Amino acid sequence: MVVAKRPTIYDVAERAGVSKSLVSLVLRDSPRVSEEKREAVLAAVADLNYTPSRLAAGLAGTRTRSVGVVIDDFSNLWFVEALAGLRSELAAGGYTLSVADSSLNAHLGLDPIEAFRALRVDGLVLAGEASADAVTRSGVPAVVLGVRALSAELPELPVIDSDETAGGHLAVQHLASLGHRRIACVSGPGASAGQRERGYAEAMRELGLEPSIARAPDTGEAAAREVARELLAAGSRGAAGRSGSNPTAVFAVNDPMATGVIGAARELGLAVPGDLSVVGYDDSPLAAYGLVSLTTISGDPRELGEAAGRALVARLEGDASRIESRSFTPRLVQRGSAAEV
Amino acid sequence: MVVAKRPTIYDVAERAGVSKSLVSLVLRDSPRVSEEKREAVLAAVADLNYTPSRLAAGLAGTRTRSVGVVIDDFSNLWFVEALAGLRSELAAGGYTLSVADSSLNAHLGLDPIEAFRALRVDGLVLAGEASADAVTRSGVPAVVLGVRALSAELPELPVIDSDETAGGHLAVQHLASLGHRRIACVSGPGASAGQRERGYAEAMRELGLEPSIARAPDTGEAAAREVARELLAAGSRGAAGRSGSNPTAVFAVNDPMATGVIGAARELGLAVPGDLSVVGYDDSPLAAYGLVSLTTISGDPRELGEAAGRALVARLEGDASRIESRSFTPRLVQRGSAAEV
DNA sequence: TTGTAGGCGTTATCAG
DNA sequence: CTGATAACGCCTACAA
Repeated sequence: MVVAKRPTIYDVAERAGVSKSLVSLVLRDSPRVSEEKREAVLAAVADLNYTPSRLAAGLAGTRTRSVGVVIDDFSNLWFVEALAGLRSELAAGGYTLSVADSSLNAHLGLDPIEAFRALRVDGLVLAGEASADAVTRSGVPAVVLGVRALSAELPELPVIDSDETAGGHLAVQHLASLGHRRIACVSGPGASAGQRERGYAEAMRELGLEPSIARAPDTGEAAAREVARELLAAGSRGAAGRSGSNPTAVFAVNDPMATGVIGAARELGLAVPGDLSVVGYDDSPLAAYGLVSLTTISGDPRELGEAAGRALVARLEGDASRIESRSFTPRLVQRGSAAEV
Repeated sequence: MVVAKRPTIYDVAERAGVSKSLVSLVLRDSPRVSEEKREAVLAAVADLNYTPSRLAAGLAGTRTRSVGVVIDDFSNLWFVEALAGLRSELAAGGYTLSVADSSLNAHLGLDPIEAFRALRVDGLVLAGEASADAVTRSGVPAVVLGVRALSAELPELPVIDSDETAGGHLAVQHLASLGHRRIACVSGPGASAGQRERGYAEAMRELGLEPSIARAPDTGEAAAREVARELLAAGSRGAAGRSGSNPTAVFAVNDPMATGVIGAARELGLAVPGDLSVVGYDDSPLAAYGLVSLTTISGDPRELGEAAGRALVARLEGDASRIESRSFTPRLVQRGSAAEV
């Protein structure tokens, strides 16, 4: 095999017997080219195994048709779903997207915003921690997806998010409607947990009930299990005796934590949902497992991603009108972990 | 704020009172620049809020210092971990990486390999389905990470993977060492499942035991639960009566499936590990949950990612020696789902 | 160490 | 629809 140089647009033009300009037009499928020429060009492209250089195109053109997405944690399924929604909308708008995991890159000392700027992206989606300063300095159109904390620092950016406080309300209302009155909340650090926890507290007070919040040191299953063990055993006299002040239901701010609570309950010999009802948050795949069967709150991340994508595309396509921020209301997904008291 | 044009290397040079060449040298931190000049340049860069264009750099230079990673399924934690390992090694080599989800892009009709070629990446990591044809045509140095199936079509590429057949052996050996003899396997479609299943079958025969494989239509929790229900109830006379031909242990080819098996067991009133021992595969976070406490096989994806990264960097840095393929041996992670018979 | 010239592969513009 | 030509921002010699 000959180690030929990469074919360029010139080679394609020559082979197809047309001008370089025409090739460029065909590649960007302009409507004003004859079918005949178009096919000739396409054939030449195939023959030469030609792939246009996005580097050159980006350099020469007025934009790159690419957007950067800053994500916090790849291992969080929420982001993955949101990403899928984003991608589908951005693709529809003709944009390519590249992702950066902020926690990972921070570890490597590289600011993702800076990296995207070097790539000359046309737009930015902020779905993870990001230096507000870097964002404004970059001067690139951006939307915030999900992360409330960020929008506080960047009030001028549109925010697409899920109303997590409403989600907390939802959980409490469901539990209360099942007759529960001693409803505890197992929470943890972080903005999301905070919102959900706040919704819980508000809803409890509205119902005239006393909020009772147990905060774990992190938002993982193990930490929640630890905290729940204490919460559920408190005031009990032996394995079988629980005092009348123990909660009959708990709202955990995410599904792994809810699973931890169920685990603790089982350890203590409590049946779920017989002796204890549990509601989680996020509707992760885990929640649908037979072993867990978790009633939970779903925020539909994919829908959020799509909305963010549409918003950004509109902005990028020159729609000068200001993008509306938008907050989606989560819904309850009933499974088997919550029952009447 | 003035809407100034993006600063270029020329602007930086002028502001720092040096030549454009010198700026270029400083940016790529060449050793042959005086400390004085270097600082002047850096100051100018900061003043102007300058970020060099990777587009221009890539176009002008002989390489882009970027590599493309083709991934199958972002929601699979395995990839996430492998990606982290990859990134750390590639970053150490001065490479940037961009990822593409092959299933997602396929859905959009865009070949990820083609996309990477358009970006002029220097190398490729194949950790998901990819058109073998597109890969060879691209002529870009590549390594295969994990995906055995691919390496069959692209025998000339080095493969870094986990020996999943050995993993299957490991599971059986552990169970057998606990005294189990009727060990079933709950498997599913796909190359990985196939390897694990094969290891299981081989190990069983080596021990003089009869393999018994139940294949679910997909590799999810629900499908496994369904299959396990039948497997465990077969030959039983009522909920409590199991015949002597029922398995006392099962090896599931991944953790969600193992969780499904445990779920089915519980439904049938069987205690785990009292009445049934279960071993999973992958050591997903789920496996460590109190509710599950799964004994499982771990392949250490991060280690694989690092190895792949190192291999690719070596290749890219001109190390003409052929890269060795490498297969890592998984290990057993003991938790609470397997006990003596 | 610095400066200069040429080129990388496209897009954009405009006159044919 | 065609051709020609000028950017685009940087790298890579090579010469000073």
